[in-house]
Amino acid sequence: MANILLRVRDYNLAATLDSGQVFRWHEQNDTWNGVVGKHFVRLKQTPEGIFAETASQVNDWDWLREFLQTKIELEAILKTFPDDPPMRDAVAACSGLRILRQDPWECLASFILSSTKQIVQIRQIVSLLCERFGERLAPQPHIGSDLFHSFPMPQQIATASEAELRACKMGFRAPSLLAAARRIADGSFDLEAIHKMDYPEAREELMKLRGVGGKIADCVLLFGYGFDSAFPVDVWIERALQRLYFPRRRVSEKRLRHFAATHFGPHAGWSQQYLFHYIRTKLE
DNA sequence: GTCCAGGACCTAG
DNA sequence: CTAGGTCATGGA
Repeated sequence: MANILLRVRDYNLAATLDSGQVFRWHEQNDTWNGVVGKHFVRLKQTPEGIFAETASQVNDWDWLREFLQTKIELEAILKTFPDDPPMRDAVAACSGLRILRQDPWECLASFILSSTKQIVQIRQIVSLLCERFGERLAPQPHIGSDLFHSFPMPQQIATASEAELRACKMGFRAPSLLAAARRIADGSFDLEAIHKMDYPEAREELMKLRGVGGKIADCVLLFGYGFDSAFPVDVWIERALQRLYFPRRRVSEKRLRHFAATHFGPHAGWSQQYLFHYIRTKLE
């Protein structure tokens, strides 16, 4: 058992963990339960910051600071957002929303499974995947069984059959996940190398994987590698941009992506996350 | 029963 | 370059 108080301000833990970046966090009595690496973690927002507890002994908490990105100064990022009505509304509605820094493989695998799935269903698929292929962690009473397991490594998925993966309800995404896991496990695809590339090259590289197009590549680059300029355009964002910025005329997806790349600045990915969470929770 | 979901990919025009 | 069909599964 170990615990720590991470002193941060302008950090909305609930919005951050529930904004479609991660799929394994569950809220229970204002406490968020999840798994980071091989650590089961409980997080609670307090006036002083974020209080964290783990089941196992912990001496160095850098892995958690890294995941939560507690050293980021949010104000400096918000200042780079365009000053227009939709952006002002989104920031006001989701104050304290952050971008996390996930393990690249977990992020890649999760978003390969995300295509044309609702977030609740992505959670379900990822939960089954972890339960059946992840490493068993120390038992935690009162917690859903999926949180007894770490996210499976590429090697653990690479040895599975397509049928076993389909049994996790991932449908046509199974061959893509299997192919990615095998290429990473056998070394023919290097997730570490992405760190050293610039954004266009990194995006192109990820898109070489089957089942990874521009949108999924952008999610992985933003949530897993910290490429802040990556701007994932899914059906929600596409509709939102169309409606909030071009209400009169219909704009092609191509031009919409060009607009996003030029209008939102160096931290476009953050502004995208504010818009995404805003339209999914506050609008409608 | 119908529509749609944090898409990608392939084909035809 | 754009439009349309296909893939699997389940929530709304």
